[in-house]
Amino acid sequence: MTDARPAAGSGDVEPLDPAQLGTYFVLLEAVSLLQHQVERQLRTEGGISYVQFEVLARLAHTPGPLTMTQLADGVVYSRSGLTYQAGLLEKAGLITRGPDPDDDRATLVAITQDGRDLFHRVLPGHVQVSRRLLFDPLTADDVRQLGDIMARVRDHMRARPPRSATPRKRRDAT
Amino acid sequence: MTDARPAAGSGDVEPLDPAQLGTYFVLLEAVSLLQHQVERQLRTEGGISYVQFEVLARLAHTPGPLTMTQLADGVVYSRSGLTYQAGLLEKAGLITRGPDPDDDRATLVAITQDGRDLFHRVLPGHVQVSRRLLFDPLTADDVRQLGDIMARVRDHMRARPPRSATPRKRRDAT
DNA sequence: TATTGTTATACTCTATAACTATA
DNA sequence: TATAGTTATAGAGTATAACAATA
Repeated sequence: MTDARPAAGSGDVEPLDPAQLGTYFVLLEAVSLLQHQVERQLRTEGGISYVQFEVLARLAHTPGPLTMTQLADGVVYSRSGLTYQAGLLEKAGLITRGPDPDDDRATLVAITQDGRDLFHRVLPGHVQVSRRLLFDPLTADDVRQLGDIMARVRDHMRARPPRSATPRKRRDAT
Repeated sequence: MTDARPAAGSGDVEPLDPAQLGTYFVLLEAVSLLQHQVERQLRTEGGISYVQFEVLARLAHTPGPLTMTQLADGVVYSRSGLTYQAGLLEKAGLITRGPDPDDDRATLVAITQDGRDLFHRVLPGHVQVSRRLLFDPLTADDVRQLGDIMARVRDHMRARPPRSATPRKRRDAT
């Protein structure tokens, strides 16, 4: 709750039709419920947040190490936010950070054996929660359709440039 | 990153099949991207967070006022978290809190005209963002299916008791 | 005794801007 | 000049537990 300026050029926008509106709200609501439970499970069983789980998952499923920027874009994070999380994970011994031989500016992040162990220790409970909450009420067909639909949405959104780096200069935003 | 106990009774869990796993991750990823953009729009145009928007939306679409607990359950929040948010919204003049004639313990929350105004001022931009990011790549059929699927998931999750109140006593969780 | 709501507290997370170093 | 990453900072959000009042 900060300023509240007049809505930037939103004079006449076609409203969403009822189907769209309903879909929109139920999607966010359901995912919110899911996220809460997932967070709880990860915290309880592994002492990590979902973001940290995501970082570990990404590193565990990648042949080699990743740079901070690659990781930040993947996880949808600001770079400084990832630096913070990477600091925690490194301190916990779950990842390591080292120099990139190809680019002296970059930092390569790799998962440690402890990181892999934790990931695999937490995964079954994670799977259980998602199955119980998300997949139980769905048919195999639903799952396919849902995956297909969200993949298209994801690709559509990813088509726009990521925002891991803050724009250097902002054009005068009058 | 706190304790990290042994995973509670997760010895052998059937893994998710590839379709499920893919659906799961792409769902969370896409929604995460969407949430980020929505947050940004609401913050920029209305100076409110998505949670605050949700509270206003709920109150705007309800005939009468709601109690704090009803609101907390709807928004998937802890009660103390809602108290905090309600404090902000009240200070901003967007809602009011008053006694409940039927139950002297309860607090009734109502939206003010300023609250309605803000809600409707922010809504068009909100609709624009969700259309551009979520609905553009989808057919009308996709939207129906997605809504139908997520409604089933939501109802399934809502069937379990909400956790707005912290359980008083926890049974010895050996 | 259970429930509603608030408060106090402590902590996690996140983004912004400034900065260093390399390309 | 642009990019990779870190740091400092400052604020927002969240949950837990303890508490008071009512059912």
